[in-house]
Amino acid sequence: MTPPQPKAPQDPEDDLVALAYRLRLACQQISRRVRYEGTHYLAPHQFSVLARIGDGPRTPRELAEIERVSPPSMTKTVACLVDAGLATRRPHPVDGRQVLIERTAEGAELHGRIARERDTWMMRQLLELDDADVDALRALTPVLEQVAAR
Amino acid sequence: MTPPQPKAPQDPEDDLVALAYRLRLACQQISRRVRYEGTHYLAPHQFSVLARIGDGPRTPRELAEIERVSPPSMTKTVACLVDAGLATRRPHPVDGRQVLIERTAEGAELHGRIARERDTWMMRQLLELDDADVDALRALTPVLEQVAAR
DNA sequence: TATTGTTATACTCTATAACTATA
DNA sequence: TATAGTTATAGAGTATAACAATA
Repeated sequence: MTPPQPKAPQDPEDDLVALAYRLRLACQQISRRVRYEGTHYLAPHQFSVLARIGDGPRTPRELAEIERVSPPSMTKTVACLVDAGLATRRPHPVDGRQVLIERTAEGAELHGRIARERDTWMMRQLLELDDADVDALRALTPVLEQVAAR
Repeated sequence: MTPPQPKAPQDPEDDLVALAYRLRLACQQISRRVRYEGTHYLAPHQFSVLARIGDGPRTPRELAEIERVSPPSMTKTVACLVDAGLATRRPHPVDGRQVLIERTAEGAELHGRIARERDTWMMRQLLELDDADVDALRALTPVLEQVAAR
């Protein structure tokens, strides 16, 4: 791995650059590893939409913006989920142009199963740590969530 | 988001399940956000290979296994990098069947530029935090790295 | 006239199977 | 005979452009 070009040996900013680098890589590696758990059930982008419509119904356009893909791509992804019985289309109550995508009970069940597999992996890792480290992680997770919310 | 099915209200394991869930999601969201930085230069899988051969030359087969793609896919990805002048092919010194993929100076430069953009984003987030939180993160990053190494 | 969603079409990344060269 | 790498071909996922329906 290429270290992030230190600017001056004792510059306190370097410490922060190094921390940013290591923290970024650790998050990316954990995320990547987690993704392998439960991936065989569903393609990542389909899982992502399935998770999103768990909050409530969304229009294809909203989903395309959230997932940062084009509307035609989202049309296809939604069609896959609908064909698989994991989501349904419903007409918008006031705007005839729009469609609402909802999660079916089957979709919720599958989402839960995949999420549980990922949580299980993560929990196995936590169980390997010292209690003090787990406590520290517990205290720090809100900070990570704050960073993640940007 | 679906919370991870609590088993019993006061079970201390629930706490750990909840922590696993929140930590997993935070890492995934940070990783996802970081990925948007510098992505326009290179496709994610190409960047990933470019980073990997920064450690030293690798054969296509090794790269395919590390990236968990098929050998033909890696052949194409490597061909793209070579065509772009970011990597080169070199015959294996002792095994005439194998090829070594090396990063060029241009490849190293581009990798450094993308990595720097991602680090910059992460550092901007750190600068928004309280000093105490940064110190806590500094103490905890090795723990996250330990988890990431599984 | 603007917006939502879809269809048409093409490009990229992926995989499996088959082929070539070397061990 | 087994292995490394590539080529051939096909299947997803993505994008832009064009179209239909509705506001």
